[in-house]
Amino acid sequence: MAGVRLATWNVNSAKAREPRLLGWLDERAPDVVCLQETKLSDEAFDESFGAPLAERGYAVAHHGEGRWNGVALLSRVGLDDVEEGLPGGPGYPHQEARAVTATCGGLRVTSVYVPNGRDPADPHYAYKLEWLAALRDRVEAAGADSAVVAGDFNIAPADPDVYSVEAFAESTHVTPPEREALAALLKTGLHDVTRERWPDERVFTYWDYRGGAFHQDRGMRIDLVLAGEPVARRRAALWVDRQARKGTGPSDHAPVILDLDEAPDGDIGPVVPPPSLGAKKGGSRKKS
DNA sequence: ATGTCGTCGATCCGACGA
Repeated sequence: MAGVRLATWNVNSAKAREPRLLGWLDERAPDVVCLQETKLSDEAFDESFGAPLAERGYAVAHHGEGRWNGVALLSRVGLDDVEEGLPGGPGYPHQEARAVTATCGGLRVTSVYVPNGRDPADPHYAYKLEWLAALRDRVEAAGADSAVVAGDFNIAPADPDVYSVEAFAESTHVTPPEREALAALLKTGLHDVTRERWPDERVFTYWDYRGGAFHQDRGMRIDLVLAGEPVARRRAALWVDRQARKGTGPSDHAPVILDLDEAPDGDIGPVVPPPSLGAKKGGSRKKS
């Protein structure tokens, strides 16, 4: 598979973001996009975006419920074996539209919108932890190697991922159980590619609409791209598209964009190595 | 920055969720 640009973006209503979303796709030209909080039914999403996305070459897997939640995958490198939700996962009380998975360009991609949790004392918080455990089980069962799990995790993995530790005392997003649930997910073999790329930098993906938070960079890093080891090794570039958080009518989240180099052992047919590499050791083709 | 934003119900604002 050739190089792939993968992005994740919580759009906070696809309908409200329609002009910006389409403009952003044209500008950044991602091959695979994980969307969250589309806040549309499948029918409404198709009505608004079916034609413009098809025009741009994207296949679409939307999993929505209407007013709340809603996730989608857009891909122009193939979109197969779609799975909606987390099989056997928890509900609140019904299973919500918070995950959609498909195979795109040899990657098993899941777009996730992890429950917010609201407050550590709220039942929604327990639901959040259960949901994360179900996600972990799902990734483990499917195998992490080709996996990309990207989206709004509603968890800041570590203290540097929030603008102020004090401001989040007693709040969700930073509690040890949430971070442990994320750590358990990573332990299946996933890498936090943003932090690996920017180990010591201040990197946020979400800024509250209130109080000029964006311009003061009072944000959090809660939108994550987690990738299996073989995928993470292909990382060529990774950045937060802060441009998309500026201007009129932005989402409160910025997209995260990951560029992957061509897979070293692609399955796109016979690869004839240049003569200089013809005798490279370990070059035998693995079946897949 | 408890001065925002989006959604919906049944309006021309107030609730709720984030």
